[in-house]
Amino acid sequence: MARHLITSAIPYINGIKHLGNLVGSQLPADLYARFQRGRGNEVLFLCATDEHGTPAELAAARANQPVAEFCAEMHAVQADIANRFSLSFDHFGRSSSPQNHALTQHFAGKLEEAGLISEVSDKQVYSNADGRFLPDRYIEGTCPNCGYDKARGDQCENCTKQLNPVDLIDPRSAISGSTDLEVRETKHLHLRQSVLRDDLDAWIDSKTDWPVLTTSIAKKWLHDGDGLRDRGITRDLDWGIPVRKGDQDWPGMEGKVFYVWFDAPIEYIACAGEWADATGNDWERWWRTDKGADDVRYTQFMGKDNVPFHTLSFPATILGSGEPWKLVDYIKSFNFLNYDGGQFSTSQGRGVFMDQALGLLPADYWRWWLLSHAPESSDAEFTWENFQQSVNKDLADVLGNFVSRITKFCRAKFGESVPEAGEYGEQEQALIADLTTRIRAYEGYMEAMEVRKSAQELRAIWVAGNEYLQSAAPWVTFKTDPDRAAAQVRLGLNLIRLYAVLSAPFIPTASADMLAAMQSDDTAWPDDVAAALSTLPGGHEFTVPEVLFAKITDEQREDWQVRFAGVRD
RNA sequence: GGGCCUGUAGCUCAGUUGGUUAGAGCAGAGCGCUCAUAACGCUUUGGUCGUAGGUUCGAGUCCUACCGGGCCUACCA
Repeated sequence: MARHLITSAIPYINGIKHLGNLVGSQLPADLYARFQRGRGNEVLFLCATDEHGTPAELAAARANQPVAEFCAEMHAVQADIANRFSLSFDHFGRSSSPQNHALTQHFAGKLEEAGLISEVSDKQVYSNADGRFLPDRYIEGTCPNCGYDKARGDQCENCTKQLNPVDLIDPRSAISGSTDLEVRETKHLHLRQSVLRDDLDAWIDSKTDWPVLTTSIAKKWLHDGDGLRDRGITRDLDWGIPVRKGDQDWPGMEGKVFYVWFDAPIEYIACAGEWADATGNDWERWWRTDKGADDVRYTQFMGKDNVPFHTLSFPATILGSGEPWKLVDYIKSFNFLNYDGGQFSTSQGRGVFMDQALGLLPADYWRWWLLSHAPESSDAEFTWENFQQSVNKDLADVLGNFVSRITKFCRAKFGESVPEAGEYGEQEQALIADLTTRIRAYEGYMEAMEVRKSAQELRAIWVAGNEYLQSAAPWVTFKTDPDRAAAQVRLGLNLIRLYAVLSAPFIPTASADMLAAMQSDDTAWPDDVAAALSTLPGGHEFTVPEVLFAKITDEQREDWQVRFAGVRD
């Protein structure tokens, strides 16, 4: 039995995520996790909230809450929404956990021992009014290049020129508007990634099967300019993991915390520790190659904006530690999903957010659309028309109606139990052969994480059921050869169970409903399709399910288009 | 400025190492069926593959330039 460690990029804590965030990491990761479990493999699927950093502090301040309290609440909110989206994490952790504190400090200590940490003195802008150092982009002012008066300290959004905060004319704090700013000297730890460049380069080179999106971003950072640069891994903030060398103090670093991008990936490991502490399981057999993780296949899912940290910084941390931690085997990265002609935006409240989506329709609708339109080769676009059309056709007409027509026909002609008479004949064998080919193709796409192609193949499998019914026409054979009709209907009912098993990674709730209607708990993967289609024997009772997927009406669609045209409050 | 990705039917997308008449789903048209959520099935109309050159016996596929869209560019995460 294969063992799969699967992680989704951990969502930031400062708000509820939108559908673009969802489709880029958590959702495809869940698809893969469910598929691997469905095939009988051992899976540990982890996710967490990413809780440190300036935006979290500011969001908490806006909400008038202590940051720890704010994060605890938002974690609960995100966990609830994830659950309602049927995201099947084995554990949904927190990067602020004690486990992550200890492990992050441990890694820093090991990196220091290995000579991979340097102390660098930086000059940084301090806001007296805010009582804090300001990251470059939290300083606003007039662009020296184009005169735009809301240019940020890192870049002018108007003319796209790269800036330094000191370049700005009349700089002010983006938080308070205060102009009482000064440049202060501050010391920070840097991770000497440059030392590990050749190792990282060779490692990336060996990953010939990774998506181009993943490797090209890594290559760019490895070879751009002078090559991979060292990176600051500490910040002057209150909220975060205190800088320590293992369990020892770090002289000169008092009052500083680790940079969020240093501790966030480490949470992938710490999260397994949280899971183990909560369940009594052993986490090291998933993460330590000296303690049983040798045969683990580790797959990460993320949006393209996260790629540098997962291909370079985090591997540098692991390699640099000199300890036998599991390195990622495959990185599946995604482009972005746009919303109706523009970008989804958390900060601007543009688009559809996860909680809102669930207020409109059950998760399966969103799961199906998002996954079947996953932004794999380029950015993709969400429009309400496309969503309505795809969901109505695929889920309501092709799959839902299939379930309806066969169960209702059976109830009318044979009652609510699987008809016993008749045998499968040539037509049925042909269907089995066709389905076998398609299911093997589906498995191949799912193994390769070809998300869109998987969805296409699954849909084709559903269509095959309708084609069969149409040509078998039990409503005709029933009149002349009831036994033949009985066998045809028996096959049709068995198809429902088969579809439930195959479709579960995409639409878990509907799949469970289908199984419940068939009164079956047999979720065995159909390695042998013929056998799978004989699972429900003659005489087995079932119920006619409610409509699986109600159609989205034009009125609903129009209403939603209007409601979601602006920005969120 | 630099790097990477992308531009194929009205829409969303496939097109493997260059190889005969460029594919699928949706939408449109016609026919069939009547078990079903006016659902299903069959057939079918749509494309000088962003533009212009080039390499080649042969290019959607390789090269160059240009045009359009997107992302990244290291202190948001």
